[in-house]
Amino acid sequence: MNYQELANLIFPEAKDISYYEEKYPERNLPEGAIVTRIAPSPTGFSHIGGLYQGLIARKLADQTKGVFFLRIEDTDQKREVKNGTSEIVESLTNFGVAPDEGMISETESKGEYGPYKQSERKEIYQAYAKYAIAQGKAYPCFCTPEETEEIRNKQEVAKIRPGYYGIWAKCRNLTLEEMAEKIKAGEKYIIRFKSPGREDRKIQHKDIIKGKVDFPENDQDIVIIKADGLPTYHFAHIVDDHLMRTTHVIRGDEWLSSVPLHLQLFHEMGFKAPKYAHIAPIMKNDNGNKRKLSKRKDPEAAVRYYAEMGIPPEAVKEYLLNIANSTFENWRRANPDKSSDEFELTLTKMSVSGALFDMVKLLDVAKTVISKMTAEDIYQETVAWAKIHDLSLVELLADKEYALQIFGIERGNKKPRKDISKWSDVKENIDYMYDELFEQNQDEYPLQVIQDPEKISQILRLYEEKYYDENDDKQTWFNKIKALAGEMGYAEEVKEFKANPEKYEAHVGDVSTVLRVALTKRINTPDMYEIMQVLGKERIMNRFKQAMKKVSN
RNA sequence: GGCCCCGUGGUCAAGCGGUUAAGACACCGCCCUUUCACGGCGGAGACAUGGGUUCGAUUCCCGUCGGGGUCACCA
Repeated sequence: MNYQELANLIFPEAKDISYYEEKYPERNLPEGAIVTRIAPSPTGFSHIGGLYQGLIARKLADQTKGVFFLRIEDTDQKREVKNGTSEIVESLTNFGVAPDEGMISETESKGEYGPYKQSERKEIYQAYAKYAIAQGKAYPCFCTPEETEEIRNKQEVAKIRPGYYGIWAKCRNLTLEEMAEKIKAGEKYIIRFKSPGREDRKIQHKDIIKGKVDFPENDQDIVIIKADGLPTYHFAHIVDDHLMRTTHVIRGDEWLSSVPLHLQLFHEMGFKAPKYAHIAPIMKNDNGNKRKLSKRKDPEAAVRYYAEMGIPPEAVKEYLLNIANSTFENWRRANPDKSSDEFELTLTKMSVSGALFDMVKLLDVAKTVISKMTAEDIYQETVAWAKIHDLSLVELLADKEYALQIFGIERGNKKPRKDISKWSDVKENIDYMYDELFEQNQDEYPLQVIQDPEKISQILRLYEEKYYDENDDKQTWFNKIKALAGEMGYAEEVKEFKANPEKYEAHVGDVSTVLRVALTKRINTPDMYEIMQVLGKERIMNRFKQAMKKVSN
């Protein structure tokens, strides 16, 4: 019995690896092109961290005319979820970071380096495992989970490093004959990689983001093929990224400590190792402690959440870019009208430690993004959001022309309003522009400086009878409010009022407030002239009448 | 616990031997002929800590403390 015979006994059907080596040749790409990927598990939950990674990978591929692909890592059948792949594909697509190749739906893929779902690559992994066995670099291990558990316990009691290595790697020293015998006797087994590493030796890894990192060599005989015949992450990683000709592996830094193992695997299998970039996770402050954004505890960890809140994907993208490279902010200021796609991301400038997620900042970015949109865009996006999340808002916006007028208030000029940060804000932002909602509003009028019902009624009456003319331009309109203030005995100029506070009861601003409150039941609104233009004479008169009635009793 | 990484204002962060230690968000004040928002101007606020090295350390080295990651037939 020799290694080759043992390999044949274990994987009689497996092809020779030369078959795959030829089938998946080196890619023909320009010099410096980055081939990278995102390789999530289809758990049915798209995590913002995954999107973050995808965004970075997408950009690097774009910047170098390379390739970005999506591979589904579904080797853990226990964790699989029905439409897990679709969820991932959709979230990537929605944020404009769709892959060039790989899975494009639950079952379909495109590209020449597939299958892109690990569960469909079983025979490939087995071919490579067979190769490793034939080379004497891997072996069947007959230890049961209970036995390895027991080994670990012993090690723990003895306070030594846990794991399957050195003298603890029992099956490593079985003779070929013993192995063959056990297999023929039907004993269950898994395949382990025979580590040539020594714990007392160091390796140096140069990570693109983390920089130089020293580790002890890996000396663990890790499992490469599990009892179900599927590979572990580690083995799948090296086989896939070798065959898919990945040049750069961008992944979460929870993998950093596996680098010695992965490098060893690449080397022992005779593959060229890719470059690694380990990115820090997005964190959250939890009672003074930092922790990764959690699927269970943090709604904002879900990519879905942003769509539900109506935060534009572009805003999320910009915020993420901000975390990735803080220079993005400067770039954005210098290039306010360019697409974020034009921003050059620099991997080496990424932070080595995790940033705390800042919703306030995200919303600020969103405000700016939305402020640059046209009224038409805002209308479309709001309706699209409302169709899924708020049907009453869809109805409200049915009169498109009117809605566009509302969204057009103080928009399109050099300093557009920044009052909407998400589509879920819109309704409460504009409700007073609609009679149905305005009349439903049971709140008291929030009276300010001028509270006397007599005075208020007087102001409103004077205004509608003597001053208001819907054809006035803004300057005339305002001059009239001043004149009204004067007629009431108030200061026509705020400065004048401030200079002689004892001389006046109120000023023109207070008169404006009376009008504003009567019109909207609010003390803060966008430009009142524009609001009145949109509201139109009839609504304005109605609201004044209502106010006079309400205020005086 | 072993191993690895990290530690600049509340947050994200420039700076990497000599700087008045940038900028953004948030906060405060003032201004912008009415409010809010926008914008402008200004303000408060930081190099975890103790030792070295050095003429000089936020920048380099060591310790301490603090934070994070990892030690599966999960990824």
